[in-house]
Amino acid sequence: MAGLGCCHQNAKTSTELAQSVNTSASFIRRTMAKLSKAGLVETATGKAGTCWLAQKPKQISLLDIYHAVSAPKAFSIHSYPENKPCEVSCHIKGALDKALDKTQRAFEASLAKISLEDIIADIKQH
Amino acid sequence: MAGLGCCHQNAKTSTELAQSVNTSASFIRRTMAKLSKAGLVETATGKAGTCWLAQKPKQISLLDIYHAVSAPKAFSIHSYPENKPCEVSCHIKGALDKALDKTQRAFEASLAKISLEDIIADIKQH
DNA sequence: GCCATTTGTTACTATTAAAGTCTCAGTTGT
DNA sequence: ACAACTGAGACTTTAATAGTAACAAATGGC
Repeated sequence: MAGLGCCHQNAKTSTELAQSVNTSASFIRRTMAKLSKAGLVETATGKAGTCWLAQKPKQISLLDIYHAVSAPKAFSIHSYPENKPCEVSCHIKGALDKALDKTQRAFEASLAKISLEDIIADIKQH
Repeated sequence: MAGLGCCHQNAKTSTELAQSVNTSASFIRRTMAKLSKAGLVETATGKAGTCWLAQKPKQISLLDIYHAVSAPKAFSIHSYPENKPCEVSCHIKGALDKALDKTQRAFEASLAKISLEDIIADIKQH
């Protein structure tokens, strides 16, 4: 994402983006497909196909990206059969879900406050 | 943890705790060993060995537990060789580290506000 | 129109982290 | 002495993540 909003020309192929962060072009394409569905980037197919930001960096928050790529929750709680005679076993999941919802919200609120522009500014400052 | 602070008798064997949350006694013992090193629980070896809370539930926060079990960061950023001519490749990790430190702190602050007592109260309310 | 190049998508494989299983030494109540 | 725990380590299993590969569809350049 930062690669798209930052460099000299701001449209990139999946191969170029993959090289810059040392991953595979396929992974980039899968990720871009998600970002594209979320309306954060746009893509062009065909020869000279590229990706570019669909919005101004200032308008894209890390929370937008987090949601778009459907990253895992900060915490998750596994399911298991309840041990009936034990009240802890039966209700712990609900209690933790409730508590950790708060934490998840704090986490997301923090991401929402950081925009792609902030990240780019920090990169350029070097 | 909630199992220790909640039920009728509040000292439990690893097997009992494992059954209540449907996991293995070995996993419980490995986890209890970490909690014990962090001073959150105490254990007794030998016949009739058990685990119990080392502090009042009110004094134990979810953050204490999170740190004790050394759970993974809410987010992590992988390392990779830098692509020298690209300023994004070279500086993105630093920029993201900085931004996500904020998020990690928000996350931990939220955990710090929830005590084991809160969780237990929520369980007992049912 | 034809070809080269790139995205979009899927299937399959490799890697890694997390938890499960097993085993045994050390401790301690009975 | 014995039984029943914890503590700890080796090894195995499982699930999530990313890599690899293959191919259809799109499109610019010739």
